[in-house]
Amino acid sequence: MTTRATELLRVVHARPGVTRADAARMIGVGTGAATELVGRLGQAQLLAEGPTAPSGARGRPTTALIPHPRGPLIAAASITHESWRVDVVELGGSVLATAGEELAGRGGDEVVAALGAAVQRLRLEHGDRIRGIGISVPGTVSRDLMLDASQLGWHEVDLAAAWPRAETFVAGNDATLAASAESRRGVAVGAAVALHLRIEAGLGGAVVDGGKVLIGALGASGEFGHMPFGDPAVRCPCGAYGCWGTAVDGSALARLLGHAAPRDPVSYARRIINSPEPGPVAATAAVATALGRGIAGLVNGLDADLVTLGGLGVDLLAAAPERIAAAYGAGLMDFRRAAPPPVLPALLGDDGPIAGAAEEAWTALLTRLV
Amino acid sequence: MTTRATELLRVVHARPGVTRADAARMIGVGTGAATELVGRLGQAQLLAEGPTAPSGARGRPTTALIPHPRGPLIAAASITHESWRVDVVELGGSVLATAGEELAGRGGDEVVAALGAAVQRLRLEHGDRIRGIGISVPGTVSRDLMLDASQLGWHEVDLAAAWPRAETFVAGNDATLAASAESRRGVAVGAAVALHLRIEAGLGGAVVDGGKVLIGALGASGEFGHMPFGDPAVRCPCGAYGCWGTAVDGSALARLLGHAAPRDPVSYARRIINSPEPGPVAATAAVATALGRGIAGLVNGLDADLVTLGGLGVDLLAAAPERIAAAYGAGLMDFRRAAPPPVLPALLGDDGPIAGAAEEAWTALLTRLV
DNA sequence: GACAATAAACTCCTGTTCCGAGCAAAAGAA
DNA sequence: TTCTTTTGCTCGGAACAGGAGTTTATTGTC
Repeated sequence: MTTRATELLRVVHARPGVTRADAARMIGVGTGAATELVGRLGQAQLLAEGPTAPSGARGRPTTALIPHPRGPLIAAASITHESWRVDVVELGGSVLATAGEELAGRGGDEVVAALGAAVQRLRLEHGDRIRGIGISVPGTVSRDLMLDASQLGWHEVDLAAAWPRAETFVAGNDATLAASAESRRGVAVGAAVALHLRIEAGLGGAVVDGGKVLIGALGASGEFGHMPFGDPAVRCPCGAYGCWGTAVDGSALARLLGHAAPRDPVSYARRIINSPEPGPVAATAAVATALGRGIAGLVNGLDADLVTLGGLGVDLLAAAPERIAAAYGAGLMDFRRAAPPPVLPALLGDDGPIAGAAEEAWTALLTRLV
Repeated sequence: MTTRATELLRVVHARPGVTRADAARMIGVGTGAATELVGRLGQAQLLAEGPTAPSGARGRPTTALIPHPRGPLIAAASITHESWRVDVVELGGSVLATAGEELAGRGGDEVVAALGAAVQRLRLEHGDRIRGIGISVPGTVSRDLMLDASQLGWHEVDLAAAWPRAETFVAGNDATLAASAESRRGVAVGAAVALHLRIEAGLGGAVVDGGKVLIGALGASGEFGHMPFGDPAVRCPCGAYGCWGTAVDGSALARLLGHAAPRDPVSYARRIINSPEPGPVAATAAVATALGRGIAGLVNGLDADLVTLGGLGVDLLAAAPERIAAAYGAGLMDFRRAAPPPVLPALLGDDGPIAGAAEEAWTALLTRLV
């Protein structure tokens, strides 16, 4: 049941500071309804009105719609392979406070407990204004909020322990959430179907269709690194052969260069990609070609109109743009070659996952605020 | 703005003949609201009430909710490579009338005109009850309803000419619409993410996420046949190399058997697949392996919980189930192997596309009926 | 056959939301 | 100042949704 009030909150969340008159036009109500709506949402401590910069145009000046100073907040958390962090985020996406620390080798349950303690402290500071939480994790999350992060060696970690009685609780894969953020506050705003790919230790990603991220049946959508675009002779740690991920990540570079498997594949890969030596340049070119070819296949199959690259994808795009473009163009279906969907570096960088956690938590909360 | 009335209509459409009491429980209203809703929708000639079979349980008997005998209808049309057809479909999916004929080599505009004339005749017969149209086509449809069907040699055919001033007009690819139908009235009912694949002359398909078909940015989603799961040495008519479609359709069988490219690849392929000779059996096995491997890749990437096969996929599944299963299992990521998403033949068969056209047209119309 | 038990439909009333018409207010332009 | 333009405010009516209590139609039991 989408009510006008929810629509207005969504508009203000998408563009905080929007003028009241513009917002009314966007949701298609008259000035009478706008007065009633803004009044009601102000009473409910959800919206406030602020001054606008003089527009210079004729007519009665309008006000800017901003989050209420005592309005609801959400906690956005991110766990990476080396640290965790929690932000307190208001309507519109601004961060009011933050906390975090290094993982320091601790186990999953310990880290979730530490994160939960930080959320409790922030809730005390903000007087129960924090109404929900979104968590980004480097792994897959089942519908009952159990986390599996093979990269960290964590299995069956109960994320719900971070805030057991939260009114709104969402959690998701970091690549999935980065895609969400990129589609709402990054370069993919307005794309009909955005494909986001993130190369770190492995290749993950997500599809955002009409602003909605596809999470899949088990919350494990976007594992494009395990589509068989690669060499069928190479065995992937996942058990299958020919996975695309094995052709574009650090392990692929090491294999091409005859190096042993690197301890930290991400910084190893970044070093190789940015190296001017002929060996690394050739290996980087091979990886860029595999990346471009796979992107073309995904664009063909999913009909995306925009592709964003995160993580090492940004480095590859900077180091070998023509290799990626050539393989991408060659792999597209005929009718797409005239206007290939752009392949762009993600705008939000390392903040993508936590920003996406905030977006998804806000989206979930907004449907409940009436 | 989803109102209770629309929700109720959707419930009745999904399960015509549902009892009034059950429907009220499904949409979460009390008996008072149900009385008011059913009364209002009856007045508007959208719903009628019919008798129910005695349940044998205690209590006042309830009535069955059925489409109103003078209620709105939609026209569902399908154009295939050999014929066209129009059905008149009421709420709930029952077909009231039908018309159609062979293409007989006519061009796209002629066929659309003939189809439009049939729709006009049906509208006269049904006294303007027909409120919208859905059309399934063997090609891609742009947002402004221009059809491109390279298989038929049709380009820039204006589908809107079939009914220029239709209140509701939807059109889509046959594989996409078959997926929609399969997810609403076929084996994929209830699947969170259903992947539908249809092999005919080429391989197409669609993803249905939470009951919604992904149509893509240009209406060309689901061209999974052009993902590079195949042999990189084989050139696809689309211009790219290694397309999966070239590894699983009739042309693949012909190549494996050393035959010339067949005139009618669909019936050729069906003959080979069902042949008991050793050569065809081996070729079929190779194609089944390529199919299973690709399905696994798509399931990995999209996290589907159900896969349905249509067209020649049904024949392949019948002829070489163990080959498909073996390649499918081998290609899945470790954590999926314990409970692989089932791969099933589509239930609706050749009626899938037209049934999907009806579903999509009804979905579009229902949001307008209030 | 009378009566209890049960499930569902009906009536009536109230509160919320939404919208439009007309009016008032705050700015720039003449 | 006065006019024009844009926006906000007030008020009344309509549609919708929901709840409490009542009535109705059926099955089960004595």
